[in-house]
Amino acid sequence: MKFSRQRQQILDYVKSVKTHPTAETVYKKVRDDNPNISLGTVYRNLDKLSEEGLITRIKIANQKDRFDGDVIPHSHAICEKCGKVIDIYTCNLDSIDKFVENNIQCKVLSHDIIFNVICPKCNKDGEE
Amino acid sequence: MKFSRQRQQILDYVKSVKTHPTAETVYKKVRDDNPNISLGTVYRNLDKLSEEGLITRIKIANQKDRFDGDVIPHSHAICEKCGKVIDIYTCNLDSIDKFVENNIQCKVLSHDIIFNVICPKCNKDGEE
DNA sequence: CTCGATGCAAATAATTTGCACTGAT
DNA sequence: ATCAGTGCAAATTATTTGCATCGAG
Repeated sequence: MKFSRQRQQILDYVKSVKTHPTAETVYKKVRDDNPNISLGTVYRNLDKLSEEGLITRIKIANQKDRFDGDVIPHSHAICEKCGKVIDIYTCNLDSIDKFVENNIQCKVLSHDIIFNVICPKCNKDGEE
Repeated sequence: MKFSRQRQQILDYVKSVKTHPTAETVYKKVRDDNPNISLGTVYRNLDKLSEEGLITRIKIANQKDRFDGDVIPHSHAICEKCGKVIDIYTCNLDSIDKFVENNIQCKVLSHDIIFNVICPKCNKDGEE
């Protein structure tokens, strides 16, 4: 894979943050360094980089896709109040895939799971 | 809630099938009985009926939403080859919500999980 | 040098919305 | 009679694509 200046900037940015940015956010941030970059290029690169396994795409139903520089397998929770995405590393769901395989006689390739939560901060705010 | 002719037709159709139709499919089917119904009305009613808990919305990342007349809590698998949606009734994930609550100190409201599978039929076809 | 990558703008896909009218309660 | 619901068309949102040009290997 060629590493154009744009591709490198996009990869560096996604790898440098823990905020799970959307394509639009990546675009705005990379534009600080490279004002000529186009949104189409950002989309094409985020596609390519996640296909190649250098970053992870987080697909959340009815929301913009987000991207994660962390490629270690893990799940995500999203706060329904503030929208923050929270990493969940310790929840191993492999056994559930096995269960489903036996249950519906299907080969399970993967699963997409998102936990809809209220984060500690928003929970506290709600109590006031 | 008022039950207009359109709302009743949409509800009846979704309740009558096990195919997890999209809004567009519902629109096409209901139009057989009521050629004047509009797509906007179908979207508005599917929204309303799922908010009211009379039907279930199935949110699949990067795909059209689907709707399920079955309101008993259950999960779904989607075949990556033929796109068929398969119901999974016996897989209880409540304990996982509890696990996540303890793990990230969040209140877990719900989760959205989709299993990406190859269904038995497509698996067989692939072997030929 | 070559072909994959880019910038730009237009296109697409799914869904939502404004508005005047209609019909269920 | 009222106001939620409707049909229609235009708007919106997120993303993708065509095309001429550019630049990394």
